[in-house]
Amino acid sequence: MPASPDLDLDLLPADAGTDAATATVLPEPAPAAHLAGLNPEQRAAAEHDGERPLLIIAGAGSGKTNTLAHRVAHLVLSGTDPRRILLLTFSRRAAAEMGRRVERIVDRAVGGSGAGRAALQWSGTFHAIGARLLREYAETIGLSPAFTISDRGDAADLMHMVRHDLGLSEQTARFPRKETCLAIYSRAVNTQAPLDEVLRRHFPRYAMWEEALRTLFAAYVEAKQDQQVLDYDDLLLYWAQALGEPALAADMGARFDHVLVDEYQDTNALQASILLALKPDGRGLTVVGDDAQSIYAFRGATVRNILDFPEHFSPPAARVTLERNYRSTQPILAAANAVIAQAAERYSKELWSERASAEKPGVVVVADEAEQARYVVERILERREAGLALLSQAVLFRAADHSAQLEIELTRRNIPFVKFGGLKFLESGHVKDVLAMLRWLQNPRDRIAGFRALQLLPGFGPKTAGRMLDAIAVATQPLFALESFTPPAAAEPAWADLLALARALLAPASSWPAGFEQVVAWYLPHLERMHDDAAARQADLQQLERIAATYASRERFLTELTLDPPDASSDESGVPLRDEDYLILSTIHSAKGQEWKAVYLLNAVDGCLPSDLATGTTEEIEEERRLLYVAMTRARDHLDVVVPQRFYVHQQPGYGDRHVYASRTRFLPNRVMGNFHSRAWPPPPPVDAAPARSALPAVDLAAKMRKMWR
DNA sequence: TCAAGTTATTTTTTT
DNA sequence: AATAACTTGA
Repeated sequence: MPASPDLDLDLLPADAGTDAATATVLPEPAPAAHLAGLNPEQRAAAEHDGERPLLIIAGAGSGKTNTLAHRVAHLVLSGTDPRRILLLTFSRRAAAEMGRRVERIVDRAVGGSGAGRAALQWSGTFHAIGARLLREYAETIGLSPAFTISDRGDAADLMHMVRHDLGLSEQTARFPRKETCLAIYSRAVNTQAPLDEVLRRHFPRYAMWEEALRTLFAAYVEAKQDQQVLDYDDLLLYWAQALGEPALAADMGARFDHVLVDEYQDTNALQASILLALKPDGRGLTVVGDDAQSIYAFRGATVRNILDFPEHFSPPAARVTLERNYRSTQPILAAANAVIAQAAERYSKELWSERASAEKPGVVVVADEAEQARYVVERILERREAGLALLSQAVLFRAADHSAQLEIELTRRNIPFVKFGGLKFLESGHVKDVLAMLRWLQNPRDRIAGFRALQLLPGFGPKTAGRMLDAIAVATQPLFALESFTPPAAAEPAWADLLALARALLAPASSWPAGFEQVVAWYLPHLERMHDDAAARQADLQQLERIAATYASRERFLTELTLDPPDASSDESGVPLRDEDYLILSTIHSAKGQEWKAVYLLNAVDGCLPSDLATGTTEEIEEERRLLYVAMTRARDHLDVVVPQRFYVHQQPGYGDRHVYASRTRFLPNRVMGNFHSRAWPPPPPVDAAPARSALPAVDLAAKMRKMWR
């Protein structure tokens, strides 16, 4: 690696990177066959030697995944041991997709021998890789190798328990709820910021609780350690702390010749510290991202990670910018560029495309959400008639519940769909109930699971459940403790059923997934007692049963579900088969990295996008703008932005539903509207279309009403 | 004393 | 819709 004469070039805004990258590529020999499909910038990224760290600024649709996959494949084909490549992705889906692509490229290059199969053993999210490494190094860092990972709900329940034990529940003023406590804790951990600063900046209304929260968090950390439980944040935190030990850092870092990170704009301070500890000199380090697509600041991500990356190293990281978009038509791109050009901060690149089209993206004004659902369904069917499969169309929205009306309409019209994001499947009460019982019977000393499971019995409240769990904690055999426990009189009938279930599942001979069915059978009467909509909830349990049956054992099911939960739900007709055609509904967040030929964006209205809940600070509003940009750039050929004018507001203080009028999102001001084809739907009817009513008989309704009370 | 029922409050996006 | 604070009832 020669000392870098282009150092100051690299410190310029990223557009300088294109020149630098192009320049390095110009006097180039014939490329390797497996890289022949790449453009010069992409090839430069794929072939970069790795002596110097590499930053790839990759605009939406610029072939980012493809480039990264080619880089990995190129490394493997140039002799790097695939087991010594670490690929950190943002989601499990992205990791799987990357794995498939690398495999395909490698296989094609070596003549389809299946050699690609061996590629990428270390590919996954920061959290998943962290979990794997921590388990491996558990002994060294004083963790039990059998630690369990608690999901958000479990973590919140534990927080609740600790809070209760500390007596913080009996405060005069309002203490933050358990989810909020966890959110505050999580933010402090992930941004590595002091508590008072986190409170001041993001939770000002709870600033008065700083001391109490500090005590709570200390107790929460102890409780997790007592139970050998790690939450999501711990997977990063323990990993980062382990890397703080130079010997461990050297050992872990030496396992990997190359570390590649996708979606780097959405990583947080903790993740950046992990990366820099693994590869302090940046050798073999590649990060890919797009500052214009940073949409996870709410979870502690900071765009500074990607902006500051080059200067972390000496010499600074090489930079390649991908600005050519292969995805969208030129009019769609022009509209997206116009939207992002309004951003307060200037972004470094302007995407361009050679895909000409006469069709501008549409902005469609409809009366309300019901009309919006009808419009979208009409258009989807129209396009399917024209040969566009449902699978190449998607409906995107800001928040998961925005699609409720559409889901009803789709079900009514028998259109199959799968919904991504915001999924409450594992978070819905009934699913959590069943899983709690299953987990408790798997490990009767699991207080969180037991606490929830026991309170399903009528007559069992927090106190009785606590006493039961105390009895199990000191017993040699959990089953003995259960059998010798005297429940409150009110719980007698339910208690016998529970004992029968416990005997069946605590037995060594308990089989899988039969055990799951037994728990559901036990639960159904309780479900019906507690919920009016038992039938719908039972359908969820059947789906969970199908999922459970795909796991080899109860242990595997319970441990793997936390890090690898099912990430999609569908209408009650069940999960569509793999070869069936179905429509995708997705939150914008979950749509990251994906593309469809036709995209429909719902509720492009102030209050929904930007969300009313995210208009507190300029940064929040800017992030919402980038969300719109991300949504728009998912579209290849057709883009419809729908603007319902009226919203029905439910469950407002006072009686009855009101409606409010909404206006087009502030991110589509008049000066960008030239990039759109704006229209109303349905088209206004002809004026002379007064319906003829004279044929109907007259009815005195008023008289009927009066008669009702006499 | 504890469970169950009632009322007010909160409500996004995800590993 | 779910949670937390509060009230009632056994």
